[in-house]
Amino acid sequence: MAVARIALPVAVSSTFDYWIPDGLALSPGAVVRVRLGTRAQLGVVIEMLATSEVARERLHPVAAVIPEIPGLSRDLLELADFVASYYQEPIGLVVAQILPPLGAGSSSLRTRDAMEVALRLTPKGRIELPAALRRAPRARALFTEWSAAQGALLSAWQQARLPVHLKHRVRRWEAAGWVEPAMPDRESSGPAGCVDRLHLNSAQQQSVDAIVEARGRFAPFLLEGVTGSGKTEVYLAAAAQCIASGGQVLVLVPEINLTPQFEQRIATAIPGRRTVTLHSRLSAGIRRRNWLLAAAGDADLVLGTRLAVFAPLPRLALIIVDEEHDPSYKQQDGVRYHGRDVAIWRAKQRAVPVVLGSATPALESLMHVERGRYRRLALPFRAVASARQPAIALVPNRGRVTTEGISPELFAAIGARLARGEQSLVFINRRGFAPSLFCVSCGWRAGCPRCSARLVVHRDTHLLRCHHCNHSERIPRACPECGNLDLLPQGHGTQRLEAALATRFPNARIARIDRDSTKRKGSFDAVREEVTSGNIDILVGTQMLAKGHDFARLTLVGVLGADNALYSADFRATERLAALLFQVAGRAGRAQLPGEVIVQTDFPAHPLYRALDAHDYRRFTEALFAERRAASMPPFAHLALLTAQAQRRDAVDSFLAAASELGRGIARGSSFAVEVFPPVAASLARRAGLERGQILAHALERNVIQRFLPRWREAVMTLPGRRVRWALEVDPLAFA
DNA sequence: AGCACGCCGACT
DNA sequence: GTCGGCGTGCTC
Repeated sequence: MAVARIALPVAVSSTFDYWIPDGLALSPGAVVRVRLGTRAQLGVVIEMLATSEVARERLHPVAAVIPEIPGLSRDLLELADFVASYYQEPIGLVVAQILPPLGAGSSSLRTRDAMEVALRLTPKGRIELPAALRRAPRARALFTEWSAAQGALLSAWQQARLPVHLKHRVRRWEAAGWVEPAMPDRESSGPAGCVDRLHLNSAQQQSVDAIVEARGRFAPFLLEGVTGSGKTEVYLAAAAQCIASGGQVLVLVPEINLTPQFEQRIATAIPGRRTVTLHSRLSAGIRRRNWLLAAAGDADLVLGTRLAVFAPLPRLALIIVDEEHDPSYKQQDGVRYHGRDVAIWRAKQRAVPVVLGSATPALESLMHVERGRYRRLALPFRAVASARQPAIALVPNRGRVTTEGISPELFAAIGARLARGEQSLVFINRRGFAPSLFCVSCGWRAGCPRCSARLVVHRDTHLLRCHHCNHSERIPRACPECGNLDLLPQGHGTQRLEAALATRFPNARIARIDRDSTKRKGSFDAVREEVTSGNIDILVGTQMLAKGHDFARLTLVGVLGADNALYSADFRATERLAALLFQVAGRAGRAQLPGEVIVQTDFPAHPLYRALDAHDYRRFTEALFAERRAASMPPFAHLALLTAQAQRRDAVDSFLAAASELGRGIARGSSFAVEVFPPVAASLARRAGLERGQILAHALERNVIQRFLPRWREAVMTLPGRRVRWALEVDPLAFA
């Protein structure tokens, strides 16, 4: 009896076998519907077998093959296999990440059938949401069906097979921003691949040549270019050439916010080519449409966040990872993969060049260059010849008269920019008004009831908010401990800075950018637009501002509160701060106007600030390398982190103690050179009412820890669960 | 992840 | 005496 081995989106590392009914054509990669327990599930055929080890009477049949999407290609199945085994994740969950959204309701037979009804109507051009769907009981299901129907409508729209009244409906969707405007036909939109629209300097041209020369083989490049040196032009020129010779290009960016401006530059530089985006904020219908365009080879360029690394790309010719050092490439929940690292594996698998670009490369990438595994491409100068490196000023806080934490130097510099009609950016990595509320009389501080953290004062909403669990409460009028009325907001956040600047410069137009101010969709773009068109004088914000945005009239960057990272328990904190400072410094004076950077710090002699002052990132990384080597930390070692959480502290502690002991036993017994450390409480020991703890496993060799991890994970799985939720994270970015 | 099975407190 | 709480474990 022919059997299909199927990966299902459940948190079990094994696959499930199903028998194949006569006449059902099936091959590996096919997306199928099967029964699992009591409900229907979508799954992907991993392999075909003549027989199963599972008793025949326990096997169910494969219910159907899903026709809407082509099966996963062989290379995507291999990719899934690699990600599952490297990151110790269940194959079914990895496969679920790779598949496009098939409608959230796909797990239930009833909504699935309903969706098929909606889709079956397409070829006739008579598309309506079935009345039954409109009255679907659950709002979520309705939304799912709605987006599925949208997808169907849109594909018909693109094939110009819609009756007039439905065309109007799609136009309304486009106008309302619910769907992306239909893409131009490739033929109808001008000459393709106009590389010569990009004016490259010689360093850029050399980089492009090196990348293009490497076509057709695995060749990792580290494109190291100071901010403003024109990395994007290199990406675009290389991409244009790869596309011109019939390839597809994958471009990864760290943040959704960065996709629109990138898209625009692509459209200008490579006209007449189809670019599709893939990121989590797209509706299910659009994401599926774009995935299908990539799979069919109709999209020439796929631009997206880390999840786009799983896009199907039959003609893949080049992968680009912009801002490769950015920690957002690491997924922190679910399947915990690193987008950049998966991209490199994929480039190797498909034998294509991969370009990692950054002004502040990750130590891992620098080490690969050092060891000759990556080729370094350098863009040492700013692309606009007249744009000079900004002047750096390090001004102390301590022993100074500051106003709301802003030094006289910074105030004066902002004032000068206002007088000249130039723009300033003040950066502080804390949102809210003040990071804590303090009673001057008894020393009480507002703490989160569910986390071991302080509550943050948000003055605009008159709330105290926990930034870890979102708990919020009204700001108390008096101290709950002693009744004292004198409660002091302590420390500074973006809101407080904004207020202080508004007081000092009442006529200045000030905009604040942080997670609170940009919650609404599109608001970030709106502010960026305002800044570009000169309607903003002072920008206040968090690290959101540091990344990849180019403002021509911005000539001053002020940095507050940077020293905090220097005390952090997180071993990567100073590396991240360095990347951030070099990035924000790069925001100043990008075009014709000279820039200035003012960093308020009490440790001007710290190697990081010295390096910043000298505009020499590599000088700082030399110091970091020495530190990491001495401590045997990445990139000189490989780590895995077992995290656990539970209601009760003792449950966490005893679970982790047992897990740690098991790990040591395995390492000893099989003479793996792996060190398993004793459990420690997480730096945020309690979060959202759950006690947290962790164990670090450490090895000098990647393959050693890789061989150790599956055995450890299996052993830990046998531990009595006792209400402990745990996860194993490979290559963790942070722990403490 | 769901969803059922299973063993302990407030209702007809 | 049941209804139902969610804690635990299985799904080919």
